[in-house]
Amino acid sequence: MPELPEVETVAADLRPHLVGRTVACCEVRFPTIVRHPEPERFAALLAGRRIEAVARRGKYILHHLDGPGEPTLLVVHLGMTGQWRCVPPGTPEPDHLHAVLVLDDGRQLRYRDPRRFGRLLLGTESELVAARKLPRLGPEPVDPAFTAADLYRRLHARRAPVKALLLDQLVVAGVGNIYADESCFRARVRPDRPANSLSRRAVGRLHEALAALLEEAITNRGSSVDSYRDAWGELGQEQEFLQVYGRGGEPCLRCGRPLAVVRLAGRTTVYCRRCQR
DNA sequence: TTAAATTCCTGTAAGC
DNA sequence: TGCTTACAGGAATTTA
Repeated sequence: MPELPEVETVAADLRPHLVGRTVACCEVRFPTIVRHPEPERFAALLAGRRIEAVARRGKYILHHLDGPGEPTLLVVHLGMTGQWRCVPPGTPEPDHLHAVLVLDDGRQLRYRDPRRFGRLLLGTESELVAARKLPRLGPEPVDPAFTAADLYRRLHARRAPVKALLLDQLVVAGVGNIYADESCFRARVRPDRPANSLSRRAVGRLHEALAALLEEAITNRGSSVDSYRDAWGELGQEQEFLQVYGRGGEPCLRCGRPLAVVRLAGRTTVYCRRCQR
């Protein structure tokens, strides 16, 4: 599942290869992947544009394109199984290939997505937000300006389970099921606790755990637990260090008791009943 | 306003 | 072996 560290890895890997390149042409194979504007217009508007910068916001990859005024963005969201890769000319085509951008050096940017939960967008940020194609996002959890006090302000008035709020992109951007479970475990916080029942101290632990975990996962190039691959098709390494995700029923690495599996906010949730209170 | 449920989608694995 | 079924989940949408 591409979450913040996985998306950061893809964006950082692609950046030096894409900045300064021009999109020669774009072919949309599966039109519903393009959510804005109309797929034909999307392809036409991309042709001839130069990529000025590659950034990440939450789970979105943002490609800044040349032009006057507010930057036009090519936005890529990988959903669950999306892959955004840069390949040399002549590379054999995989299945589930939904969009191809040919660059001026002949290489191809390919969007592949078996489950098609991902999407491509093109437009200025204000245009995409106004069209409700790009949601407003909460703060970046790896931004040093995002403090424990900020997280507490966002949690203390809400009754929803703390994990449900960690998954809410408006509360904090970029966290998905893997890092929500892992950060709760590291902070020794029960994921089903109503957020407003957490002390400042507990929220402080959660904030610290989340930031440290995400930085570690970025260093390890993300978690390849399902089909995630980086921009070169390689696996990440963070899955080797996950302590609860995918380990339901197995012994807690801290106390040895079997890890509990529950359904929370529509997601499989794994935690330790003894270590997380 | 908030929270929970529903929907999309297909590869994978379990069960018979 | 081959078929059916359940399950995985990000986020938009719907319902309460």
